[in-house]
Amino acid sequence: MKPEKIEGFRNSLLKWYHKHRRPLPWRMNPTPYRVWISEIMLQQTQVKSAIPYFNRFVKRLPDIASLAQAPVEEILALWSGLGYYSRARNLHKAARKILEYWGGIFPNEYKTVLSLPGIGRYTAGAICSIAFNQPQPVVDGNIRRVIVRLNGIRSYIPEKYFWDRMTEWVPWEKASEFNQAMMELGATICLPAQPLCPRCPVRRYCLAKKQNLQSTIPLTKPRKAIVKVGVVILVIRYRGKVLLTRQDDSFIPGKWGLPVRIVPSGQSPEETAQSLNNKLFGGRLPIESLAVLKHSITHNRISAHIYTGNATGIISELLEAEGRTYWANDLQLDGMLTSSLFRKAVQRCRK
DNA sequence: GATTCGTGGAG
DNA sequence: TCTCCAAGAAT
Repeated sequence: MKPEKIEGFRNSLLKWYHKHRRPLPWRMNPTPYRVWISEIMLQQTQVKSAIPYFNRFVKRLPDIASLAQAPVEEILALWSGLGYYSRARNLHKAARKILEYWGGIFPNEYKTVLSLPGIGRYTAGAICSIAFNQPQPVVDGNIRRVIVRLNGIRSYIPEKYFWDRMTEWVPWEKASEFNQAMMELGATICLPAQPLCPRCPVRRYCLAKKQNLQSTIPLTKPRKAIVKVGVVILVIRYRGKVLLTRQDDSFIPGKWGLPVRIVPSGQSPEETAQSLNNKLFGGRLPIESLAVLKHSITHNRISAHIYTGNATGIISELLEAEGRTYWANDLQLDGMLTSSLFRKAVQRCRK
């Protein structure tokens, strides 16, 4: 966009925003604390999903002090169902840090905000602009889509481009409203599919609209093909502990994992389970099919067939002599198992 | 820069 | 049922 057009663009956008913005709960009484909580909840999470969580959260934990002093279990319980649970743990860590270093007053310096756990470039900019009205740029999924359409960009461009545009465009006086307006436009008008161009307040600035390329911009990434994979996972217990093995070249992340084997094409999960049983226990450990879990890791779509069994003393000695296995207790499991698929499998067996 | 982390909405 | 993707951060 040419520099002389930026002012008109801002005015059209802000005027539209004042009239059409959604009355979201964090927009009334936008204290730094409420803006912070909302921005963390909204990371990779749709507004509609976050609303009931936000209301419940701020009702139970209305300020930094109550958040800092609450047990992390309670925070996780309030978060349960939202996903990305490290967000909840980082929220707790950050609250304690704010209480310790700044007496429970939310810091208003960008670099300080950025240093808090769970807060990256986007969220720091969002808090500083929305809560403190500082002219900090923000770039999220909505804004990327709006920018590539406005500028009619039909190729992949570096992330820096978006941040440079927002840095140019964000007004000194009305950063809070401008940033929210850009996101609101992407969320309600400049939709990924079938954007509502006739209702767009800035359509006259839009190159994609001018060239009728709204449906081909943004360029969709050439995603890796989805691969369907069947795996067999063993949950073997002995005296309350669970058998882990070293993960050498599994596509499942982590150094340690549950015994696992991919089901080769043409073989049934049952046969794979038996052959894994043969390898590990000489086929002498009775195992039982428990469940099938669905899970995705990047482009792999996994059907995990869970088998359970109880080891005997002799088998456990045999395995320990081999040195590539470990009996983990419940407390160790979470730390040792990187993959949530494995944690799900163990969790499922507790039921 | 590429991966991983969850869950649900919407077409 | 299947796919894409959502107010990203951490590594």
